[in-house]
Amino acid sequence: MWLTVDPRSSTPIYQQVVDGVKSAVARGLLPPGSRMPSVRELATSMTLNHNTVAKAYQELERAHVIEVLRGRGTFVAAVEPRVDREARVQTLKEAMKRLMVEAHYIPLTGDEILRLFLVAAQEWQAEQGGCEA
Amino acid sequence: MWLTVDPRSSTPIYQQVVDGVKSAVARGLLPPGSRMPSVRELATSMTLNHNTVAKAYQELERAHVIEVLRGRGTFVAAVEPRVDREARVQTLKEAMKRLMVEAHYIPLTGDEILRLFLVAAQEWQAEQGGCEA
DNA sequence: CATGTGTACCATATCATCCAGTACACATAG
DNA sequence: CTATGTGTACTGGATGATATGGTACACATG
Repeated sequence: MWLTVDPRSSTPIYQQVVDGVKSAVARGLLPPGSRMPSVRELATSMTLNHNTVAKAYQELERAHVIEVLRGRGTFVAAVEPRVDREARVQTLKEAMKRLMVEAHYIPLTGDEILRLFLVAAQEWQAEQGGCEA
Repeated sequence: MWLTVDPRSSTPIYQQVVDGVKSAVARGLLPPGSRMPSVRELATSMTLNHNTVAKAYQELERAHVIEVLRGRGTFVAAVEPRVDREARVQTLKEAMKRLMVEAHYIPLTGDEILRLFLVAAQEWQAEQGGCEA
């Protein structure tokens, strides 16, 4: 399955669903245009409440990861640049700086941080299902 | 001030204090051995409850960012490698991969991600107060 | 029509967070 | 000794997020 949820985790279940779907889509496991399982279907298969899954789907729609067609179902949306691209780049850069703080306490040097980042990028690339971008 | 807290943020106040102190220490604004403001002092200056600040201090002590001396005060600890170093490196790498997912939705190419990371590292370096590591 | 969609409610329970107040054990200065 | 300033440990209460269960509605389709 392309989604796993840990009910004992401190991160909310609906957030785990959001992250899991985002990751699966980014890896090509759920190609654009493909059909998502229905709210109740995913809820019963994961032993969750349909409201919890619905909340995750709503957040995924706000993030333009999926598209909802009333009465028909939800589908994986195509990734396309948005108007707030520059702001999101800035947010990502801030997140990177937060990682620098964490790295400081391991501790890692600047070179080691960069090297680790390259390894992470390489592994991330390898975990892709060999699917086109 | 080396600490700012946004009460309207979704991230808990005590967590913001933890992150703020971590960042300030990593930047050299609070050098190792220097005295931290007391729980009640920081609480009144930030218009917080002393229990909230105390919770942040306890978390910072668990993370070995500060050292607590009963009845004397809290002081900034020296950064030294720990036994769980490898596990923390792994955690950091996982966090980096999560950033790759976010970057996918901007969208950014692999080269752009790396370039942004280098810029973030450079800016982080520049924001250091010119203090020794 | 029946069925399967997403969605909107209601109510309830649990947990984290935050604040307020009080109190205790400790170290230090007077 | 007392007084003060530390961190810490309680209690209690308020608030919000989270998660569940149940019901119901509007929509699209066969």
